[in-house]
Amino acid sequence: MAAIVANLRLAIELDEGRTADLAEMFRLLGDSTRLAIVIACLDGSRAVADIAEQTGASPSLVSHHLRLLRAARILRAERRGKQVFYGAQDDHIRCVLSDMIEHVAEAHGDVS
Amino acid sequence: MAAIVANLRLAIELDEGRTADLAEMFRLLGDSTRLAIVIACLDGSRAVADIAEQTGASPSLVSHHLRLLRAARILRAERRGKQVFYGAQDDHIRCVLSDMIEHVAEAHGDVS
DNA sequence: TGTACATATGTACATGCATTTATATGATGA
DNA sequence: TCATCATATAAATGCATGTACATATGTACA
Repeated sequence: MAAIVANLRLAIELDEGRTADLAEMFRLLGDSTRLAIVIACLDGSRAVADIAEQTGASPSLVSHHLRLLRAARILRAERRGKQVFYGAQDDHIRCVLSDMIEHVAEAHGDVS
Repeated sequence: MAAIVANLRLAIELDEGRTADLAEMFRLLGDSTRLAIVIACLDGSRAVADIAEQTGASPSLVSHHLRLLRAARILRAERRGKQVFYGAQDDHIRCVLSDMIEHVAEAHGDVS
């Protein structure tokens, strides 16, 4: 991924509003609990209770975060009977995460 | 970018520590002022005063944020005389940003 | 060495926000 | 409709952190 855009020079010009929107997205990913929830939803849809179990957070807290993530269009919801399944809204989120994972891995001195 | 990894299924498994590190990265980008600072440094190195002027934040505040961004290896610093120039640490940050910009653009109903 | 400029650091405060607890809504099956 | 399960919402609280203000460090040049 990174090699594709190696030495890229991004001249990003954003007005205040867009910058705030961008920051809001990152802010939502910037909490461990919420990030774990997002990661749990990346490979297919998961029910709220499953997410709660996997992340170790209470269903109430998970639901609370899911509302924010859905509002930001990071995740999307689909109801099946009593359960509601959450999955990634699109592939941008996956890209963002994989790039950031690479970044952190390099920061830790791991070979990429 | 997105097309390259379309329909990608990322099965990410991260221990708590790694998830916390990832979240910390996103948290740093999740503040409007700090994000504007990062964006200002994406296309080449900029001096602190320049960043302050461009973002409208005080030099002191900019310096505060720069310390965090440098510690997280999001930006790197280089001294030239009295001034210190800050630039992007690597291309992962650029990828992360461009992907997130696309995501937000689509969320706003813009044509990609 | 002394002054001016550029950047960094220390401290304190006020706001934001993640979390918990409790309660409510919605769906299924008897 | 009633009971039960799954999820969602509401209110309260305690901690984290962005910011401002004051001060310190570092660099260059006279």
